[in-house]
Amino acid sequence: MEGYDSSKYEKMSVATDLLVFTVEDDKLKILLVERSEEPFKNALALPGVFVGINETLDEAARRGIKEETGLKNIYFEQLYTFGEVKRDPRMRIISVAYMALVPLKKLDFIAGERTVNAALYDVEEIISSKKKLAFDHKDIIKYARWRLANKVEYTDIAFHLVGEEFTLPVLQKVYEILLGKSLYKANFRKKIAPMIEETEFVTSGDKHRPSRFYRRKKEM
Amino acid sequence: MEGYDSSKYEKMSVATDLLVFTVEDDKLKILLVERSEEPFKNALALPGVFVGINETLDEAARRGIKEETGLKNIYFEQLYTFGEVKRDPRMRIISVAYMALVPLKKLDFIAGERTVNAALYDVEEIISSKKKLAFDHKDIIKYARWRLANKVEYTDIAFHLVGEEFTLPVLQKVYEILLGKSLYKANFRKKIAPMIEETEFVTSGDKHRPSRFYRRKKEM
DNA sequence: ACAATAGTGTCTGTGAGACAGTATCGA
DNA sequence: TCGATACTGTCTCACAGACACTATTGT
Repeated sequence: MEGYDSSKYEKMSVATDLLVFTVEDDKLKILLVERSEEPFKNALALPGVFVGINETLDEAARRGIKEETGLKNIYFEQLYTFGEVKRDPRMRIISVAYMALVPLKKLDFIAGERTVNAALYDVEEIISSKKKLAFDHKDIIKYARWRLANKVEYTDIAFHLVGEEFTLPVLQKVYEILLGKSLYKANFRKKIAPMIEETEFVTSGDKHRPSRFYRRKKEM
Repeated sequence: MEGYDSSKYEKMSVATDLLVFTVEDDKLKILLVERSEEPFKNALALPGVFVGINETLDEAARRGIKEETGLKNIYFEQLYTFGEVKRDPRMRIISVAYMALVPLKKLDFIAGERTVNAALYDVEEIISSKKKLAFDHKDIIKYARWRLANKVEYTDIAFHLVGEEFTLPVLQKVYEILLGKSLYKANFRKKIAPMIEETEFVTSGDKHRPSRFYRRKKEM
């Protein structure tokens, strides 16, 4: 900042765009809204909020997630900041993208109480479809999709897409969806064994062997 | 953005803070400037520039790097965006941090022509020292340091800290500095063998066996 | 010959990949 | 008993870690 008079540089709007991911019907889904106004009227868009002058970026993201999903304590992280000049044809907006991961159960729980036009869309379909999304939102989704596939390999993010207690077949499916390939049961279980602990519960009602529920082991 | 009137949200200044890293004297160094004005007068700070209204974030970062180092074509990537409300006591500034990696040779080359108060500082010393840096810049450096250590394990960033042609002992040293631990020669060489190709040149003048120069293999 | 650093061969343990097998439910 | 899915044992192979060895320069 040395040598610059900040007043010579115009200020700009800063927003957070929110990428709320979940898994539904064995597919990775993302929460999108249909725009009711120009520009990009009727196109699908990421939900987003402007950052208040007395609000941190994380706070804005948390507020936006709360407004869109009703949920307060879900996992989210900053993804990337997009600053193309003409992202928004109306004016200069810097967009700090945040990625949130939430188990479907939690979204269902509140879905009934809300009357927004937000809905879940298949991420692969959105990405490969020719249909245009608002602004640069398709690029943002592509980038997030790529990051998810990467991070699942060396972090625990996948756990945020299942509930507190989960069976291993379900968790494996989440890994497979994020990675985009199928895994061998035995190997998968060996790999995550150190990260989980048994519960006393098992599934029931299925016409096959029950599956045990596990939970994440608290790290020491 | 649905349902929000952007005019209700105040605009803010957006800046890029630049973390220019290099390796000197077998230590990881970063380019810092001494502030000549309040706030934080005389404290060390990251160089930075405000983002122009018709300038993308990447362009602003590139411009800042050019201004500080004179260099145009060096590797850089967006690191993270910091948006605490009181980062800057004067006003609200969103800072998009960029990380640049440059071989010392290139910095030396232009150092003479310039008369800025920028200089290289030992990163570990800055991090562990009690001395305060301007704004939240120490936190930013800590985060970048952590990311570097991570990324060196699964990407090629280390190559950006050596020149076009380099010997393996030198490259290994860079890896060791970034990782913060020493490596076994033989293992290191096996690991990077697929990424490099021999040149016809070797070192000379040292009172021991010469070392061959390599260059990065162009990927197929 | 010696000091010093460059560079290699090879043993071992760990962990991912692949596959075949066993276990337990409902019907 | 059978269909279906849950779960396990074990072989193989690639690769990282560890270490000992050989190679080539200047003095």
